[in-house]
Amino acid sequence: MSIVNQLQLGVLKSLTSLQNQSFSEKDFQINQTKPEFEGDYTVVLFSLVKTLSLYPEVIGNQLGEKLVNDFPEIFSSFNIIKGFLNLTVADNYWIALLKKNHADICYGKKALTGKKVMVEYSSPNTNKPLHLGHLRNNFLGWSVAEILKANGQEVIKSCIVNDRGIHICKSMIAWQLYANGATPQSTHSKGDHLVGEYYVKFNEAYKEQVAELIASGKTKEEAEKEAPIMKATQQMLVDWEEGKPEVIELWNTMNSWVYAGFDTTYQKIGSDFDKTYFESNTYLLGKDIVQQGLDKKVFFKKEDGSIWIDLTADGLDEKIVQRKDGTSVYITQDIGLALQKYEQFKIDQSIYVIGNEQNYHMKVLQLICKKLGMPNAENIFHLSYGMVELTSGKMKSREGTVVDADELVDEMIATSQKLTEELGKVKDFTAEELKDLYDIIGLGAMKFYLLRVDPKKTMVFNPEESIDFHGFTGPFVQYTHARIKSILRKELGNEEFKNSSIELKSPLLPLEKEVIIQLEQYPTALEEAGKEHNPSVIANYVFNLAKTFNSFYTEHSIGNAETIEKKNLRLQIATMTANIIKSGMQLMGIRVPERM
RNA sequence: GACUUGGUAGCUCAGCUGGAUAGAGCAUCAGCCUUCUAAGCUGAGGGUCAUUGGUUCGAAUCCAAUCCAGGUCACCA
Repeated sequence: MSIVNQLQLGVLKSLTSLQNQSFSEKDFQINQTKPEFEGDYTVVLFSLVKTLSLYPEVIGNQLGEKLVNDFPEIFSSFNIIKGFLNLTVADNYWIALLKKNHADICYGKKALTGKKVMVEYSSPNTNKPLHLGHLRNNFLGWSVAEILKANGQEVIKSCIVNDRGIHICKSMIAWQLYANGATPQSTHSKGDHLVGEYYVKFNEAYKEQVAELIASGKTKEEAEKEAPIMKATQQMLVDWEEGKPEVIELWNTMNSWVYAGFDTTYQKIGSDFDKTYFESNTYLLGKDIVQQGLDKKVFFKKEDGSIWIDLTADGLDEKIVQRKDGTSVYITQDIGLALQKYEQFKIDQSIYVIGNEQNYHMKVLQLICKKLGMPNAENIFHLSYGMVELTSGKMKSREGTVVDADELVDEMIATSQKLTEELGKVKDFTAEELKDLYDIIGLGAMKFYLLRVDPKKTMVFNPEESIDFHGFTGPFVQYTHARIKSILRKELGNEEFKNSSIELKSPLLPLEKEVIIQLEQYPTALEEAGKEHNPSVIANYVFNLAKTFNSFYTEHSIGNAETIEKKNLRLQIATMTANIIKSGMQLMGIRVPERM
């Protein structure tokens, strides 16, 4: 149990016995004591003043004395300033905590709870390569999955590949028209990039055709409908749904190029999946449900044959679920897949890592599932994250104004190589070790950069400035780890550390204590990150821990500590810090080097 | 227009279940490498927490209104 929880219970118990009435956690507040005051944790007494009609000093004195008396192993002393009761935690409490947990590489992780969740993330379209926004999605999804695992949940990582639909046909048509049979082999390009080029080309051609039609006197709407390239694309979608062999063949070919490209990228960035769904397999499943929905009268058919659901009673609009030509829309297959996931895996929760531009869509999806009486409807959770914007505005694949994922990754790794070479600290590394180190640092910088921000918030990326390697960054944390490891390599063979008993003759120094206090908070941070589905909690925690440790490190020598007891104490602090940094970074998919 | 999310230092972001003098990184300036890795440490300057009003012992945090910005309201996904 965390120190804050123990304190909370202690105050509750003491208050009850002192005042002969019952209290709840909401009647008072516990904070970490501000550095300018003496003490470690603070009970804010103001809210009790009214209910008890006693002066804060009186309540504080009673409470402080009782806590120190009843829990001598936790609290050593207290002081009261205004309405704040500041409690000092006994050094022995911290030392016992260190002794018990410093070598535990699973510190903070929970035992299995039996809860089973699916995290769906990444979900690429096979008409274009991954960009910076997809990276945020991938890192988030992966990290949230790991964080939930650490919180004792069984997690299935899944991915739905959007491999069919009008947008896929756009790339295919443009390739047919303009590519002259170009392949990844013939152009020496990555398959996803090649296909993406033709997606951009489609939109250019489409724009031109529309402009021409408008010039010849058509309205904008007419022009958009009648542009030949769009008509051809729509026909291709119908042909695809009918299984026309040459369309299917082209589709298979181009998709296989894209998959080869994606595999390379996924491997590089460390995305993995336990289950991959293909929309081409799931969209028909949705059609059955549309039929059932019609029978149940949840859906209705319009005169032209299209099928709809009326959500106006819920404050939303009417929503189409099947086109008049019988083809599916996006939401159709989502309904089918939601049910299939539930039936296949018996999951307690289904998490969708999808951008906040789809908030409305996800709301509709959940509502439709509820109306259909599907058992999984309540378990759908949309982990809605903000877009990554450039300083110049939004990224748009259609217009090619995106920060390409592969390029950015390469750039990050190249920068880490350049910096490492400039510092020249690892000259004895083999070529392989160096390559691995550049990956660790470059990817670490990038993942940390994208994960340190609250997922819900839109974030801004400035392509002019490269991602930093100093300060609040992945490499900063990695560096702290490498420095600790360097010390431990030197000292750990030592017998005196193995048979460590830390009988302290002098009190803990402020910086020693500060690090230990933060170490103690890791399980709380982990829990909060899980509850909020928010890796940035971990990023912030791990950065602050590293920062505090660095201050401690420059101020106090570990190897040449004043006494053998101090040395043991500090080695334990260092060991535990390294373990937690490693563990926390791992939850974000960031590796930490032994040396850098 | 309706719904929705946000507005905190020059920039990027924490803090938001109300508590002590609002934090961090970058950038700027000034220091620290014969002692465990300087990708580090110490310090300085930098703020009308969008605005106005309300709630109260106390508001960046809660409530209301206004202004500004993003998103959605597609037979795109």
